[in-house]
Amino acid sequence: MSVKTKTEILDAAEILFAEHGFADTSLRSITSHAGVNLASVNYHFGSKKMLIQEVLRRYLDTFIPAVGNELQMLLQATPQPNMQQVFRSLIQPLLLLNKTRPDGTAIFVRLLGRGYSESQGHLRKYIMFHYGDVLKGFVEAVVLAAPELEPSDIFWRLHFAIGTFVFTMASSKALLEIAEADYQQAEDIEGIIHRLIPYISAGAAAPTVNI
Amino acid sequence: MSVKTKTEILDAAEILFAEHGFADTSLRSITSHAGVNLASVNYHFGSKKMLIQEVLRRYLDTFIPAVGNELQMLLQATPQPNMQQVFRSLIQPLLLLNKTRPDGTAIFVRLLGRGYSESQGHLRKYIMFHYGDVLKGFVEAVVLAAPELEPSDIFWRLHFAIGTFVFTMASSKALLEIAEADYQQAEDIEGIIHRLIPYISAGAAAPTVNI
DNA sequence: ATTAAATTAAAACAAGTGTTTGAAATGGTT
DNA sequence: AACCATTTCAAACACTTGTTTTAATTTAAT
Repeated sequence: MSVKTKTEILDAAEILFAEHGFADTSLRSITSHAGVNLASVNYHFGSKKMLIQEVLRRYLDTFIPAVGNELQMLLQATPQPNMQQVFRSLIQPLLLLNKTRPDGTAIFVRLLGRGYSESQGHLRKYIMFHYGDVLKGFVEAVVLAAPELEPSDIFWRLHFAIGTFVFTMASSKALLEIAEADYQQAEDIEGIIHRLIPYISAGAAAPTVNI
Repeated sequence: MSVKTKTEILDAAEILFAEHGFADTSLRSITSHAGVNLASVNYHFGSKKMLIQEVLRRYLDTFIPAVGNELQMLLQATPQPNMQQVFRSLIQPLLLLNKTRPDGTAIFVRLLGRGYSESQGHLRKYIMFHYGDVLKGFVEAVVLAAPELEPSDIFWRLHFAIGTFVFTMASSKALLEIAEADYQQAEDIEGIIHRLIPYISAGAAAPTVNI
């Protein structure tokens, strides 16, 4: 029965991590929400740090391969895609997470936002190490969409794109509340994603300028 | 002589806050770096929370009015500016901070990034409350640059822009190191800013699409 | 020089953290 | 049923956190 306790911890942890961040979520809060004993976290995961890794890994293991597939399909159908098509290949993998777990998409992107801002580069390295192939494939697709850009431009704009995405998602809850109050139109994570794609695509494909 | 201790605390605090975030910077770390007694933080600022506010206020008090001036000058010279001109009005105010304090620009934008992701909306409200006028002026300028966009589009894209900016700056240290190692070209905060403007401007001015 | 206020200093406080311990309970296997 | 490994549990541990206290010291004004 160890698997039950383990997933109950993971399920409670990911919600709290997404909402309050990693540092501001205590193991006691996690275990009490999960209805398990405090010590079980260290028993099953070894440490809080490894619990965080496991929470992220669960999502990345389904998200990244899905992106890989989408990219492959895109390039097969459209050998020279434009920027918007490249970034659109993220949409289905993101929405897929909603089927894996309730609110999975929102939780994942918020976790990603938290991880990127809190872990001072550790998450970036972790992702690069474990999922580097797919990410390189994504970069190559971006190059196809904007062959006139220099490598350093690509580098920076991709990180700008990550920043836009990750930051928006980390604050998505607050932003959705403001938007709903100010514009009286209910929106959700999927809506934000569809608003993000044109912004990111246009930014990434913007002409370079003489400084 | 209270002012000396006070500014020494602020100077040490802003560097540590920018580097490690607010939650992960202890008062003991701040006071030992500042060479002052632990209790002096509570004596001079009341609490850690109010110290954080004071650190941010020092920068915002010079940054926001400078933006206001730039906007006023821009609109006087160019009543119908384009998006890039609007965002370019942020450059001088940002670089101005480098003259106020060593590395001021980098520290400020990193603080802003930390504050936005860690304070769960408090910083946004604080800024809106104390500097709402200038910010509304900026939004109006964006509307002038893209009158075809709906208000909700403006809202989202401005927050995307903030996200791009703030996240990039929060991770600017790591990104600069990677870029220098991979592309052998030394760069700095000013360089990033000049790379950011085209990206943000193009993203903010992107055509809306049928979802 | 004396006095009162402002500031600094060392120490302790109360609360919260992740982790470890050792015994109790539970599980499946023979 | 008896055994052993796995898992749960309550408690304590060691440590860090922001804050408060109380006394010592410095500063400024009379």
